[in-house]
Amino acid sequence: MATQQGAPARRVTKRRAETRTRLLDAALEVFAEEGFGRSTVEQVCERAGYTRGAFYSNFASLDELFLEMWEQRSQAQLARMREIAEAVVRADEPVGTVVARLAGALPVDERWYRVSAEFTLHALRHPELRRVIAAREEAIVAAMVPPLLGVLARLGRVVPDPGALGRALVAVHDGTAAQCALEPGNPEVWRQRTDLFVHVVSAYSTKDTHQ
Amino acid sequence: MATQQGAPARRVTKRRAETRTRLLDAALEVFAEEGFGRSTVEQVCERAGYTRGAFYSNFASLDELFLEMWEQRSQAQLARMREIAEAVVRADEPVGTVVARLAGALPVDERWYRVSAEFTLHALRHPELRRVIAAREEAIVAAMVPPLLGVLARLGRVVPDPGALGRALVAVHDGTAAQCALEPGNPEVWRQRTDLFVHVVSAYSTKDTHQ
DNA sequence: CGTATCCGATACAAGATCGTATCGGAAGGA
DNA sequence: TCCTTCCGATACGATCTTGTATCGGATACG
Repeated sequence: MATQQGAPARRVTKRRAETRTRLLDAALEVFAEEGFGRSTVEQVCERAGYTRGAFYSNFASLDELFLEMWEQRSQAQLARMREIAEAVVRADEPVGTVVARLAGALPVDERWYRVSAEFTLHALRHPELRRVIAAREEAIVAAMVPPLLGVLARLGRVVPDPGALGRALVAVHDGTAAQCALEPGNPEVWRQRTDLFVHVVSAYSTKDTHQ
Repeated sequence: MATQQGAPARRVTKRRAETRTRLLDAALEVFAEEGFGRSTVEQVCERAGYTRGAFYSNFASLDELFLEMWEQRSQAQLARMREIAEAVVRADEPVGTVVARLAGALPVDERWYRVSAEFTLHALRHPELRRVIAAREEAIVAAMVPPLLGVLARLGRVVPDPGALGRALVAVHDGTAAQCALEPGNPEVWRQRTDLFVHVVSAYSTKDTHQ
């Protein structure tokens, strides 16, 4: 992680940092509205209140900006999920409630959904990015499944194949996120999403007879 | 459905029809490789073996071409799904097998996955297209759920909320399709996809005690 | 306060992309 | 075969986008 090789470690001015973050923030908005493919350097700069000079002084290309923005947001989101998971694990409630709380708390910001879905597609076209995506899925599973196992254990349930449960939850999350994004105003869709989570968790765990 | 209003019903020459389909086919490939956002009229024409003149003689814009291409492919895919569903419904096998057969037969062409995912994003940015997407989801549910209900009934299972099951299956399909696309060579992922389908169908149906 | 360094604005050239207007040849009917 | 209609190739101007090179003001530091 430390300092990169090559670049003589230019020390980061306050001004520069501010510029970077404003560009990164603007990028999220622009990409969400226009789609990454149709976005231009100019649009991002305009939204951030800079000109292209600032951009090229900070990033080599839109692709690079996209990657960095995605990684920052992913990490922030993951941190939030960890918090939630750990908070939930401390509570002492029935399976349905726990899972519902967990699912309900999962971030489903439409802007972020759009951008992350687009990034997945982007990664599909750039093989060197696939493992970035895979690593993220693994991180999510690693953050969510252990706490979940804990809660389930306390409720007398065992999960024979935690890995499968993890992947299933990710799939359900992605699939239902699309449905929610398409009908933002419809609470029914959100309820069904939670139900599906509960069903899946139940299906992948069984009553522990050895308890 | 008959003839459109406005356009004086230009009769469609063979040559013209051929040109259209070749453009449509080329579009699928180009969009899959480049992403819709980064695709250009020129690229599509080149791939199809035409120049831009042919394109503008047949379509008003890339958006229009995209919509038409998507609708054609969607319809073809839906027809295939209907066939499969009806074939499966005639068989007489346990739940797991039936669902597995159904899931295994679901088309998960990577090219199509990319393009349809991109179309969903596209629709998200163009509200007038949302109902097109919604209609497709309804059509899929309408095609798949009734036969499934039939099989389940014969096996002594009832589905309290068929609508919820339908949406759940669509979500699972979309979510797992992404995972499969990301790891095309990994059969494990496909197995887990099937498992998830089976689990969901089981979870949304119960033993019929009145039989 | 003076100065060296940094950063982002501006100007510029090259190339891409679009949509239209025009034209010659192909297709189809008498 | 002739002739009318249709279709797609070509040429063109306008606009957009990119990346680089340069410059003046801002910033940090002694």
